[in-house]
Amino acid sequence: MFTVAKKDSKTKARRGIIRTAHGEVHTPVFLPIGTKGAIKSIAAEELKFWGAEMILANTYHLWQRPGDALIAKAGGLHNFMNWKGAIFTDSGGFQVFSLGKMVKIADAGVKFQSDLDGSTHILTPEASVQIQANLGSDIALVLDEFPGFPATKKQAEQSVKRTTEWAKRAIHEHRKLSSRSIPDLPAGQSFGVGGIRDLGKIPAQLGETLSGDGKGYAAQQLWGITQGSTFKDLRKQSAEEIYKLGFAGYCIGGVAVGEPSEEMFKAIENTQPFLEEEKPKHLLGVGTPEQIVQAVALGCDSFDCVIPTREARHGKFYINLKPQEGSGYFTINIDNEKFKEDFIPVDNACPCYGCGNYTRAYIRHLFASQEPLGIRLATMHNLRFYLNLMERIRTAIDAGGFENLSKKYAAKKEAA
RNA sequence: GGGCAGGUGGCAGAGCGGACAAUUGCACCUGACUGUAAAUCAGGCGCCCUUGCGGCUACAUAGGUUCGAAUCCUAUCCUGCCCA
Repeated sequence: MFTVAKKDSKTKARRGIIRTAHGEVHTPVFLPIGTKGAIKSIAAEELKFWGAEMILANTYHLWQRPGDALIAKAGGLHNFMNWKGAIFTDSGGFQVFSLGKMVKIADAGVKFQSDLDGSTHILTPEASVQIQANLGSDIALVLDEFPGFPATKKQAEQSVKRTTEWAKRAIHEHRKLSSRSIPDLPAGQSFGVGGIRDLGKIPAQLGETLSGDGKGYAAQQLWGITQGSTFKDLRKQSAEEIYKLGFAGYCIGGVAVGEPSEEMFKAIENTQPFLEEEKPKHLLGVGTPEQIVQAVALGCDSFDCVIPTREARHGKFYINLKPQEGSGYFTINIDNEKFKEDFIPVDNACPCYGCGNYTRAYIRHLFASQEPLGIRLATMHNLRFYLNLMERIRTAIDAGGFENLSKKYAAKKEAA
């Protein structure tokens, strides 16, 4: 399911390939976020065209609407949203954290008050796995729980304990589902080549089951999540506990929740060494370009973050510095007055649609006028910036120049 | 010509003797967003400065009453509606 293709000699950075039923995912990789089954303002085909190989969608949101049963009827989330690449689904664990007081946590699971209609729902580790099976994602995550920052040791201990218990229950449920009969295979379609058959070659590994996606069935991987907040011993403990359960991949969670960046990197360093070397490691919810580069250096293989898409909607554009300007990148807020009569592209070296066709002045006007096109152009631009960043990272690792690249992104530049 | 209502910061529109440099919305300026309750949120928005329970100038214009006026009185100008 995952192979390491090349290791950097000076850092823990590496190239790898995650094999899924929906194609190979070349790491280090960035997953654009499509929480509700859509990358806001972007069509799936566009994203694929730009080279994205895997996206992230959210169990909680899709469960609430339109419901996983409906998505299963549609032939799985890939089919429903016409995304040909791989899908990584978050378990709903983050909503336990972000929805705050609308949520009650108990050992059994999490009680949510729906943000849609106020009704009460209970999400358990088992339900999360079931929903993700219905969604048919390629990679499913276990339900986890974590405190914000700062957290007391007691809270962090509780979170580690609960996350491990929930991980065991998720695995148990995932195994049960893997042995069920597969219903509703669309007429005229067969098991995908490389799906079921591949399963035979892969040791009956924990965390792999069958999943429907309407175009053939293949293994859905279940990945574990580690917690531990800012406590070194708890990070290690959580990593070891989750590692022992034997997942197809691992997520480092509970980071970028308000802690200083250095704390996050410490958490990675206190976690990564205790996870299986030959398994993919995902850093949940991270981050800025420089954080991603640094995390790659610490052995992280995949990332997801709302930054490029959300900030795009808020008018922030990411721009690489030109070689003659130094290295790294900077950002601009397109709504700034100084761009009012700036009749040049956001970045004339950028291959994105907006940079090829429109000026800063025009895009600023679109934002000022609340024309949806502005948001769309910004989202396209930032996603391409992030995808390009990952491409550069991969190329650099291949060429043995990763350390050099990582220095370039040591910090965000304050230019304009 | 007569009657009535009204003129407040870029706009709309509160306030109707002191706690008003003046509620609020819009516009405008700036910032923040990290497994998306987020096309959201926060701050600023008369001028000056050593940024302070600071100074100055302001609620159509000019006077007046008052310890004190955007708020009361008088006149003037202007706007809207109604009657001739």
